[in-house]
Amino acid sequence: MSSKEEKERSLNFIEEIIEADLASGKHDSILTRFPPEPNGYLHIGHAKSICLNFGLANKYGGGTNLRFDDTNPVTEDTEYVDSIKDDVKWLGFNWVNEFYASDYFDTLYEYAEKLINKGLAYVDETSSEEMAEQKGTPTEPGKRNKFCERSIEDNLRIFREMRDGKHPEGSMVLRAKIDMTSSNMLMRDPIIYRIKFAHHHRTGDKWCIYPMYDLAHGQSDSIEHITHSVCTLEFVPHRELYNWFIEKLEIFPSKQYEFARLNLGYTVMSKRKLKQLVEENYVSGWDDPRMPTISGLRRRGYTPKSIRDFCDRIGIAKRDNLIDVSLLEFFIRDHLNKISSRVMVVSDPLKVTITNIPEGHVENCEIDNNPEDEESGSRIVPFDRVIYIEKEDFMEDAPKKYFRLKPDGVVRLKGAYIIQCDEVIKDASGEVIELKCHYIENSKSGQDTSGVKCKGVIHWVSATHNVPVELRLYDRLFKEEDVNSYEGDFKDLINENSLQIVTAYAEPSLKDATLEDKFQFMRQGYYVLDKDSNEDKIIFNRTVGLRDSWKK
RNA sequence: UGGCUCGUGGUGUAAUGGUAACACAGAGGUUUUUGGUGCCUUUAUUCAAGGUUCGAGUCCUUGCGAGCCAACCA
Repeated sequence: MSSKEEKERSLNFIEEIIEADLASGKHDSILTRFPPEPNGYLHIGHAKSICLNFGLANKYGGGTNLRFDDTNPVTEDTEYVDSIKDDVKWLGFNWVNEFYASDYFDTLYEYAEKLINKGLAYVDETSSEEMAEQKGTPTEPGKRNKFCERSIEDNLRIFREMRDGKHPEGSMVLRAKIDMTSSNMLMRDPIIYRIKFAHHHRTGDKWCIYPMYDLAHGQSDSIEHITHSVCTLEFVPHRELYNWFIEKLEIFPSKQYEFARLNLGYTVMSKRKLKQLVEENYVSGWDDPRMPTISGLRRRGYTPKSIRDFCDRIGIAKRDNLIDVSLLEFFIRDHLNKISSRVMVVSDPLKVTITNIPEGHVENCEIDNNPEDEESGSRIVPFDRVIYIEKEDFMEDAPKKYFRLKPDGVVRLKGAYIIQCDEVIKDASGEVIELKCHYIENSKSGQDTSGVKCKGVIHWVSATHNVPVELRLYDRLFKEEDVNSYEGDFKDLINENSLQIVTAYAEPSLKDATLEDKFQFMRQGYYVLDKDSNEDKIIFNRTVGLRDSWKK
């Protein structure tokens, strides 16, 4: 996007708030944070949040902290920490600090004692079932139990015993003392510390009590002096609590703002569901090219720029949304069109013998790598007597508008000659198995003086000088666009045919492709070299097909 | 039958009381040695009903609809 366009683009509601805060002198600079929990891989919904948080900081001259929200040791793991860092970097963003909520466990513990000392927190020994019952429902107020009357001294003593491992898991919790009749369920004396005898990926076995999200997140924001703490809409009811803790603890007043999370058609955007797809082997892993994860999109052949452009386009608002996949596809086509080399690959071969080329004769054809990029140069593609073309590029009974090859018809072989079809050879079942053609003299690409007019141009590959490759063709993971609103098990909607593997024949230049190299297979689509490739087998993932406006 | 958030083309996002704009998708045309790309054209009485106003997508009232909230998850 040009800076002019950026200037003209209207502000989203968070930018408006920031500009007002800067203008009023409330803040001199801003600090945001991206706060993933390391319990899964990042997906494109996180990309939206990353682009927002880092984008805001870039735009207004502030910074962004990467902070791992690691307060639940039983679900979290360093594998996820590493993948998250890789993904954020790959997307093109740099954080000013790498922090962990667990860095603040000591402070958070002190905050809890402070609340106890202010008479604003108490140890509750009620069972979780009973506690749920006492909590009431959205339409009925909750009730306090006897434990809330405990003295400050007793609360302090028992809370310390909890910390020291004197009480078994699940036997008691620390709750904030707020309002059991609040219409906001989160204000009904929320649990803020629980006992977990679990090994933490960073603090090891130092703690056996861990703070809950509401005590940890806002306080971490405050400790870091985050000015604008941006999260998704499901945290709206938490804002009241967020502000309550900051007020009662008398600490730096970070402010929380909420925007609508990204929903994309034909996929799911919940870590729980994505994890299920991985663990139950519906996909090959978190980076399966069908997954909406950053690593999956990367392996699929998406570029960081295409994802950033997409996130920029979908905007930031508070309304629930379901983005059309075609928008994502538009941005990757847009980028790949400009940067990828064109190559020829035949995936469903039909043998064509060009009868007026002598056997053993090989002609080198020079073909531009990318008509969209003058700097991209050219390459040599060998052309000889026997070639393969795509089966669908020949039709015996072709409609008038079909301008590829037909009996007695002509077609241009991209970068080579015009050929004319003389004979159609079929097998016993009547299927076309070979074409005999002749090439038109003086019709070579770039030096055509033949005067022969032909509208069609097709891709081809030499039958002797080619390299077999495996193509992995992906389709959408789910059969329904709106997976979220399906009432039953989301797995019912899985598209069983989301992966198709075919063998294809590529021009020789593809032998030199390396990991993540991106190509346009002419007239077919964009492909990327997959990491499963080895010396014996070259594997390409189809990123996305080319637009196809041809209809019979 | 509580509270909160939100309703603008098929999908998103704008319009900050003054001609409903932009992108994607769809349709049509044009260019093209990729049926790709590019270029052009085209698609809305803003959830409903009242009200305020010279003027309402925007403000007010009342409905209606959607999402979220009752984990020792984040």
